Amino acid sequence: MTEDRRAAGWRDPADDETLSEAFWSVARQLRETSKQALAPWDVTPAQLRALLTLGRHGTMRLSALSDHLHIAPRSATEVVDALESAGMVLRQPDPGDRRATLVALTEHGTSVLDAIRAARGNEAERVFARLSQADRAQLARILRKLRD
Amino acid sequence: MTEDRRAAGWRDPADDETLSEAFWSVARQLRETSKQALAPWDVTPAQLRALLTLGRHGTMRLSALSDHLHIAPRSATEVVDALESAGMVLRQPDPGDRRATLVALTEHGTSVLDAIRAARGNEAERVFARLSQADRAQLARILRKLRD
DNA sequence: AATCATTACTGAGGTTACCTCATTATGAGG
DNA sequence: CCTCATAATGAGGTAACCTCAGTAATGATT
Repeated sequence: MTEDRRAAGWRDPADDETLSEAFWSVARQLRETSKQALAPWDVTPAQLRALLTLGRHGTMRLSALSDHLHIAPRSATEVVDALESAGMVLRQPDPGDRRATLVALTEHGTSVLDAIRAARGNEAERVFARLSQADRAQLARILRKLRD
Repeated sequence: MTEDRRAAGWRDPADDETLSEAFWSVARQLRETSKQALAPWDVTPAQLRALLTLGRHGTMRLSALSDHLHIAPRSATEVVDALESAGMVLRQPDPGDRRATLVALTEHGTSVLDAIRAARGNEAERVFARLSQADRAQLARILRKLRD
């Protein structure tokens, strides 16, 4: 686990990196990878996050979606706008509260989501798949700690 | 209320999380924390990264800075523009190559950097400081792996 | 010395993914 | 019924990136 340090050796040795720098470096890479992987479907990473959430939890209010995504309601509106104009989700009035709108996956949205999953289009996850099982577990544990 | 929950880092227990989601969640938190901590100095996180790099490695070409920051040269131009107009860095011609410009910290830049460090303004790092030494080492190791 | 590709930076313009604030419509409690 | 809270959205903004094209200087080749 330490021997790749001298083998690869492409990293600037004078660059004593802080954790946040390393973190952002990975973040950038992740975004890039996932953006490219999603290009065939014309779906951005943020949109995929929304699709995944809808796929996992089903139709929900826009505000519920924004909670799941940890973004402001106004930002969820934007994501939904994009997905709706691409025909992947549908806005419906909430029968129980006429202020609210329900966001539902359309057939097309479902099939795009399936296609992305089938093509392992969620490349961001694949980046993590390169880690050993143990490392993934460690990372998950540490990230959870950081978030609290 | 929605915003309080988000601010408090509230987590949906039903949200079975993938690694990339956890990762982005931490990323968002990191950015927010660090943005707020830097507000008193009118310095953005990206600008701080540049200041830190200059502080660590001294005067360098703009392209060298962009290498250190892992961003496109054009993006470094922007960061330097902002720092220069705030009087924190200075552009100088490179005596050895008249195409190049050297970017140097000014006195003001140095003192702002010192002040930020003194006030532990680099809150992003403090987020990581909450981890145990062992966890930080694990994280650093795993991030390094991810980046290759 | 003249040409030509290459390099260092920057102007122009774009994108993503967020944000806040104000507004409109609706709902709920006194 | 009146007020206050809530759901979504219009308007407008930001940070931090990007690409592509252009200019100036350099270095290598004729």
